[in-house]
Amino acid sequence: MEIITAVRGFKDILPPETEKWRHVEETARKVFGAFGFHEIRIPLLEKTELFCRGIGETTDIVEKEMYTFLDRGEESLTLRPEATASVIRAYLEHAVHAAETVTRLFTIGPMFRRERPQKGRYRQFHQIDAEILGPDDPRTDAELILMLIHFLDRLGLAKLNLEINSLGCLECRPAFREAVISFLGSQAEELCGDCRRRLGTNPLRVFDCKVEKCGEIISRAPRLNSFICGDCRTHFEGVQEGLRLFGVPYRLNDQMVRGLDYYTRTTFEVTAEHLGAQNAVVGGGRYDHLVRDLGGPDIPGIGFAIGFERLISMIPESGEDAPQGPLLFIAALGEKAAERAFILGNRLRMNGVHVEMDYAGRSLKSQMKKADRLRCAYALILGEREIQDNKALLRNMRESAQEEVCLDDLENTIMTLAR
RNA sequence: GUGGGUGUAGCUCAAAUGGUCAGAGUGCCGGGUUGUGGCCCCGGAGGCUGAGGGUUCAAGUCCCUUCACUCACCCCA
Repeated sequence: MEIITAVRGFKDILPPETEKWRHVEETARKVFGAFGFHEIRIPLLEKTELFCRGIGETTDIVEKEMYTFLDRGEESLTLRPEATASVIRAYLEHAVHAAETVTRLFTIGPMFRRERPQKGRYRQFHQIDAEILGPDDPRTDAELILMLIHFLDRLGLAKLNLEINSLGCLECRPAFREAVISFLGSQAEELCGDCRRRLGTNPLRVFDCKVEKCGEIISRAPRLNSFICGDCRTHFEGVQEGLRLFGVPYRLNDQMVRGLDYYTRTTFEVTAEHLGAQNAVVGGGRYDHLVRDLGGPDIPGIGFAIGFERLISMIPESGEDAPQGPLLFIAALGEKAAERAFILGNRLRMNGVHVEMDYAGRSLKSQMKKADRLRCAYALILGEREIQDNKALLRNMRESAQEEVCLDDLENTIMTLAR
């Protein structure tokens, strides 16, 4: 009979990989906590409508990448493709905005998008998501980015590029957009097929086309810089000033367009080399009208999403790759000894000591070999002879030295070692 | 959705032009003094060579189909 395999694009994360995951999560909790963020846990499933309104009907995500189904043939539900919409839904549903003016939330969990898998891209992938709702002061933007960069630093990540841009606001962006459309429309024949299509769907996206000829054309296209309004310009300068204050290196990229419709003003991206084609590790930006678009008051917000898998793949292999082994292996010889080992070992475990044992009744040699393979610090040899003398042999595996210990205070002896 | 690449033991990989080709290393289990690990030596288990069909006296090796994985496009974390 054939075994059942995981669904395409859905990955198992096995030990010791899970240790890395935990390390990243713990670092995030620590760093984000210091910046005043609290964790929120939100459902994986939402009403489809939430994402249509939140992310934008014409985005690729909504148009073709969502896992959507009818629940009992009645209500359309969708596995979340991103977290921001859900966070805001919860924020509004629980009227958090009524209780406080600034809300900082983060969440870590799986997202689902039905794309063709490739390096760094999976159908179930994980994001670390942080959102600040309430303030629109540029220092908020800078602070969020600062936290992000600090977090990446703490993980020992190098060779990362931070790029920032401002997309303008509802006042100034439309004019820019129109200018781009008419400019590109005038030479549509020169553009690649994809870009001709983009012209109708998301014209700004032509800016990051990889085809050479498109790049040439776009380099002559109008720039947001000449359309951006005074407020947006001031805001963006404020963000940069904040980053400079902390010496955060960044690169201005006025061709950076993000894929979600809701972004306004500040957008940013962290990319890394050697990640393959999917080189974006973090994407984020300001969304000053998303809360309103989802039916709430006009509260501005900003946030980012870190691609967990992409992040993990860059974490340097830690020097001490050999993780700490168990403190003790109990090698028992004979039925009576096995019984004592069973009791002692589990008592120690309940005291928080990592103990390993083997009930298969193997030879001492094979049990010692096991202790060694597991990298146990100590081995306790418990045989008929020892039990008779009310003793056991405690062997220090690293120093290859052993001593007799009395069975009566064995537990205390081991507990001492544990400290 | 569209292209390219790859599919042989748990893992990493060998098997010239189709003909003892089903192997190695590693891992796992056991043994090498009577109750003591690491190094070394020996042995064992484990593969219907992704699946199905075809060509041939003969197919991991050629052809077709299919599935899976993978990389890239699209798009994004």
